[in-house]
Amino acid sequence: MAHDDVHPVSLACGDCPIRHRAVCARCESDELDELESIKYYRSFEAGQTVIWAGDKMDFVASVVTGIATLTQTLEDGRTQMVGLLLPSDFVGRPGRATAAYNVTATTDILMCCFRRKPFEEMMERTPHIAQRLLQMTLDELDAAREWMLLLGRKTAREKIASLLSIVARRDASIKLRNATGRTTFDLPLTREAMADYLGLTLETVSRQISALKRDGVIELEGKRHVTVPDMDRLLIEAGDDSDGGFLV
Amino acid sequence: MAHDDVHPVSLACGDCPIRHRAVCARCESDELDELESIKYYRSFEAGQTVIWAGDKMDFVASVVTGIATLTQTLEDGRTQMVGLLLPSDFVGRPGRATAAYNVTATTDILMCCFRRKPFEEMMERTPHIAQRLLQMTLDELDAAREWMLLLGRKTAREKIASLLSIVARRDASIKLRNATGRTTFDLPLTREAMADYLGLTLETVSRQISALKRDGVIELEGKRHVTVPDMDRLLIEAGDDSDGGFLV
DNA sequence: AACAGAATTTGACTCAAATCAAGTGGCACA
DNA sequence: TGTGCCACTTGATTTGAGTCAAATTCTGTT
Repeated sequence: MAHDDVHPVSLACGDCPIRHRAVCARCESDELDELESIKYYRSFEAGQTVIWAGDKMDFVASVVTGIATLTQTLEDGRTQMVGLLLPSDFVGRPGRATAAYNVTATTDILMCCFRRKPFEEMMERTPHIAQRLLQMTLDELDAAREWMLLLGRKTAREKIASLLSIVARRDASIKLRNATGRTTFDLPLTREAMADYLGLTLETVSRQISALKRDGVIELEGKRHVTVPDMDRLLIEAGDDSDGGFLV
Repeated sequence: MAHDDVHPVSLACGDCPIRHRAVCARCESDELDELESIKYYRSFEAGQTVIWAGDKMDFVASVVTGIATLTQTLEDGRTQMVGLLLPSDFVGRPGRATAAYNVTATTDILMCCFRRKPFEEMMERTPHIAQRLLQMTLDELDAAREWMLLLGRKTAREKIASLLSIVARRDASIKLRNATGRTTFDLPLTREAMADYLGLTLETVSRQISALKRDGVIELEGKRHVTVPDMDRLLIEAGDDSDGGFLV
């Protein structure tokens, strides 16, 4: 069992590309075996719905690769994204039988699922799983609250700049950063998904991206590939001097 | 040790008016003794700041009586409320030394505090505390996400109706409901605090409350005492057919 | 290379909420 | 009984983002 390549935040384990630190850190083989026995993989194509709000959900899961979103809707169709699930993020709630949100794959994704009941039983017996989940949930709560500030008080331009800096920041942690200080990445979301995330319309998203481009804050190749010549400038546009470390 | 009057959601314990179910449910006296030894009370007057974002915070706490708020601000002063703390709600984060938000008393409050370091150590040894905190944090996350939908997609009128129905609902659980189906309660927030919660200006809050009054959705005595003749009507105005059970 | 369909951009116009600016009303305190 | 303050209301006006309606660009397919 390779313990070197433990992923910092996942609950996945065993031969997952991503490992379960909570288990590995104090590894006991029977725990690993048990997690193995209740684990299975599911993959979804871009655009597919993983689960609808209100549906029965008899598993909890960890995103292995790809990007998924959590959304809520009002009856008249207005929709708001309430979470962006990146590799290693956790979905589902121990102790709850039905999904609270729509979960949709925005890229092709692979999820590592654990059958809920046995997972819950295991959590009862294995304290550090609950402790690890608590840390992860508190982080998500912080991210949600940061997002509330964005939704309630930022202008459209600030919202776009915030989203770009979040994507840039998390991409930068994976890709190499150019020596010139320029940052470059691909947007993993359509304009509509961005709008749903930011509480805007897709037209406004498009206009503000155009405006940021016109003003030299970003450069675009095609519709999705973005390069940021000066990250500090973008962070100023985002409106918060904070390190922008939320939501990742 | 009276176990009958256990409060459903608190971590407070011992001779607190509110008891700690996570402990009491599987009560062991040494745990109770230990919680007692790291516990102390603090009270604040309406309007006082409990702690500023960024300040050192060497305790976690549970609200015993009164109402407090969590807020975030942008440099230019725009502020967004990100949490409303009602009796039994938990503040602070195990493992974090500084406050992430401003905590302000909006009414006189009494808080039951636990010194953070010993609390964390106790949490390590007492699994059901972490499990209980996990449940509470997941509930808060759900409430935050419900609020994101409100901030991102609801109209001013819907926002006001949503806030009123939340306050009504949680007040109704304490006070008796009038046999005629009329619900009555006091607003625990100023117009400005409501605005900060809803991502509006205080003028818009005032106008929308006037409009709801004009349309007979609510009645007002003075500025703060509200009666709702028909709760279903208010829920329809709030825009979601859901039971509105969030945030309480 | 041409086409179909989707994603995106852009334009003209509207409208909900913000802003700016007086008000009013209630309450504490002299 | 006044007076000053604060919370709140209301009005006039502006404005940022939404809506509706074409274009345009991109993608994959035949």
